[in-house]
Amino acid sequence: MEYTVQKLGKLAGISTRTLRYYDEIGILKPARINSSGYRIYGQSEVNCLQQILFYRELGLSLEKIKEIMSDPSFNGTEALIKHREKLLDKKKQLELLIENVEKTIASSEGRMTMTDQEKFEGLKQKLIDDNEKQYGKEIREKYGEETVNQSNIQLKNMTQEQYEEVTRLGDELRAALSEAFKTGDPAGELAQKTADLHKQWLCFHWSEYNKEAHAGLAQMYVDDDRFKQHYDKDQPGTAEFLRDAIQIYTGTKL
Amino acid sequence: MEYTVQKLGKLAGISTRTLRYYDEIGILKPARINSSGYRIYGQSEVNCLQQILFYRELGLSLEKIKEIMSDPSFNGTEALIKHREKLLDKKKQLELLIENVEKTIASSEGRMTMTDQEKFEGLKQKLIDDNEKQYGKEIREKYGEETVNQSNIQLKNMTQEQYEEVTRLGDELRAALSEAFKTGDPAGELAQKTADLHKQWLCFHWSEYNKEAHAGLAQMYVDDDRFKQHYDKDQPGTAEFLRDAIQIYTGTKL
DNA sequence: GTTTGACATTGACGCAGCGTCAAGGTGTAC
DNA sequence: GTACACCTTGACGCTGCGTCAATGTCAAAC
Repeated sequence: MEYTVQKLGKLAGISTRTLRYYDEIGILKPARINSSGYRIYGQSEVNCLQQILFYRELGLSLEKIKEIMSDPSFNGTEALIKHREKLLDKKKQLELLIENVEKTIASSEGRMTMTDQEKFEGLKQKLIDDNEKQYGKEIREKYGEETVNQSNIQLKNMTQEQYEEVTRLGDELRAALSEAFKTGDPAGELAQKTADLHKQWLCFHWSEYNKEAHAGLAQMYVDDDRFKQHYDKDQPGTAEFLRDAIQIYTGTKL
Repeated sequence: MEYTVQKLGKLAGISTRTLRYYDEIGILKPARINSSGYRIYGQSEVNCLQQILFYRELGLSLEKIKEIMSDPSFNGTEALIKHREKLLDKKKQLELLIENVEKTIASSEGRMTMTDQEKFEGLKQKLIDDNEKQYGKEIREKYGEETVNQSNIQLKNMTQEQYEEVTRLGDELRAALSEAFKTGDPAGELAQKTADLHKQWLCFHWSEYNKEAHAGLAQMYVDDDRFKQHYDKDQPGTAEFLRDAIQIYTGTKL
């Protein structure tokens, strides 16, 4: 069976312009040119076009497709088997994305909440490997033991850099709090700097900051025994001190 | 949680350039600009970006995404439900494509054959509806009864125009054959024109034409009872006449 | 025989969606 | 202080075609 541009275009679902372009860049030349200059495609060109479209579907550039297919060691069947695998990967990712959309629907209806990280699941391409194999592992090896990970803080929201920044900020906060406590003055410069650091640290975990919530959290550090024990561990009275400093910082007394 | 360009980029798996571009075309503006001119994104921008990427995944242009999302009647949840459906469609198409690749593998190993039409299954996007609902139905209503459809001719290879052309050619062939038969001369002008028409008709079904095969087919018209009955239906002896004409035309006597 | 209409051809320009420099300001860590 | 990683705004370039425009071809219809 022989095809003109339009016939082949309709068969394959592409435009004649696309076929002209493929001829131009030398990725798919017609079998022959007839006496009137028309492009005539044959059976092998049909098969070649199919391969090209397979690769295109996988997102490869035409340049690379050309390179691959003109490689003398190119093995059609082998390539197809690889295609199949890649397509199965793509299917998995699509299923992830569908799951994501379903979660987002549930979240928009208030039936559940999503971390920012979860919101982009299935939208990133290859990062899934890197993220989970390399990144995820390293992170867990480095920081896996920290108790803060077991708290209600949603660290999954963060990229590695953010994680490092927030832990650094946490260290700074602890040091500043310890020093400030020694001054005994919750209104003093050091204590107010501590309160500011606490706010910064908090902003990593809260989508919206407001003074009332900040002061409320500070009060909870005193009321909730788990928090109180944590802050008072080295220097008893620290939880109250931090609360006072924050109440002064925010200008909010409950 | 607040994000700078790079942090948001890493979260969503896109480049900072992309975020700048989205700002430039007004599809995703940062929540605010800090004192140094840095773009700062907030929670609602994260959600908005997610929506944008959902739409982008479906292949919409940024222009249309902007249009849709800035529409005051835009309903997020409703859009998500539509997203889900489209993604399921996409998944179906992907499964089709995978099936196609598997078939192609089988075909390359000689375990089966594929029509040209089948080779592009799953690569065309929306045509599946149109083709099967409209086109396929009409065709079948028009030509469904023709016995030629039940023969070994792979009509599925053709687009509608090709189908029409080949049936027209078939009509022409039958008429010419009938007239030529009346002359009684297989070497005559009419008979030779008939043989030529037969060749043309044949070229729609064979990927490669050669005289020997043509003559062989002509012989089969006489030897195979099904074909003989078909051609001799109106004028007995037509099958032999056509064979003789073709043998003269091709210069091949078996 | 010519005219119509659907096909084909080769340019050429344009567009989306960024990638990729360049030249410079910012901010924090050692 | 200085190194370094981040941010900014241009500006140019690239891919993969869409979309004219101007022109030639061919089968069918008048």
